[in-house]
Amino acid sequence: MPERSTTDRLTPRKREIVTEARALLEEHGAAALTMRALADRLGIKAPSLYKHFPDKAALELELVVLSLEETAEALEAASDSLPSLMNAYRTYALAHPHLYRLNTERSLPRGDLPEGLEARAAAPLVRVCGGDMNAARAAWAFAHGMVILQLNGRFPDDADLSAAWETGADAFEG
Amino acid sequence: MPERSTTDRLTPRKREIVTEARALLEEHGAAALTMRALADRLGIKAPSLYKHFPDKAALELELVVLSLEETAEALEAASDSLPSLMNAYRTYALAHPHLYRLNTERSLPRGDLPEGLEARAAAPLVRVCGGDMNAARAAWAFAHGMVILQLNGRFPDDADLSAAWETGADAFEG
DNA sequence: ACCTAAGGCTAACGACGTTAGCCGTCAAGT
DNA sequence: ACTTGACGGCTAACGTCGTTAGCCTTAGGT
Repeated sequence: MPERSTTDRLTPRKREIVTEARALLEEHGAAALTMRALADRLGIKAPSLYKHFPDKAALELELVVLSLEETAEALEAASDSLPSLMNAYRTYALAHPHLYRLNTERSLPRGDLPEGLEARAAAPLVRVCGGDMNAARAAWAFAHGMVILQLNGRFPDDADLSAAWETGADAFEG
Repeated sequence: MPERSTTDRLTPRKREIVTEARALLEEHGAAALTMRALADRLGIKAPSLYKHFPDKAALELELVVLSLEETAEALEAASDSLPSLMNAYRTYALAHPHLYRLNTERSLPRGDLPEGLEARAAAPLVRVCGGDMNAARAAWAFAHGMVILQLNGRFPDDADLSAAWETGADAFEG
């Protein structure tokens, strides 16, 4: 059951704005996500956006919520094994690189997140680790590291990243 | 032997500028690293900086070079074991969070880096992994993930991160 | 004596996030 | 039926950012 809080807590107009913001971000990257560009896409002027969101950060927060929800869904849909979870994480992140980056680069505004969302996104991995938080955090760090280093072009072009993922997944299964 | 290319390839004035840029970055964060603020610190005006660097990116590139060199030194100084390397990596990164972030958030401008620097920074880990590049990349991803997730406040405040580091280091030693 | 290169300067531009203040529309309350 | 107020647009403008154009001074080399 999706339970997409974005659908509940936002007025229809706000949701439209977030939707366009997401499209702009995913299509053209973070630098293109500008109040003016977003307004243009909506056929309005930039200052009008402030009738709906107090500032750009509040808008981005909704994108983070969205990204967290979708990550949670992707992990919940994966089967209950570490490799399967890793694969789901990797797949989602690489399918939405800009959204993923936006989500992970800033620090988490926990106070402004829907109740329980962070825990929900973490749950599948924690469960697979049998409740061992150290193992879960280490595995998460590995997965995030693999994704973000690839997105940031840190690995050589000819690196076999699937093999590296497998090596990591194996290591954490021992 | 350090072999700090920054000392060679930059004129004295450029080195002064990079030094102040680094101080500004490390003391007040990326948002404070402004051409005007940097110029102020040097007692000149912002446009004068362009006599020395074509743009801000070129200046930041020197900071990336510096950070890579120091990382290489830190890793070379560590003893030849995976936990020791991880510890050195973690320690350096957390001691220079803003520099580390600047280094890792953008994509590596390989063409503009001093010859062999990237390989030099990678060498200690590759050696400890017995030349297994998949293991080296997986271990690096884990270490970077741990560092950056902490820097970005993604772990709960009460998380025992040293324990998670140990779990990860153990996993990769198997 | 001259030329050049190095390294400053001021003025200004365009893009950004954001604020102030105005105005039309329309549903609800009296 | 008239008013009110919320909603959601608008223009004009501000301050900050990176950056460019163009001018000036100074030190060295020929």
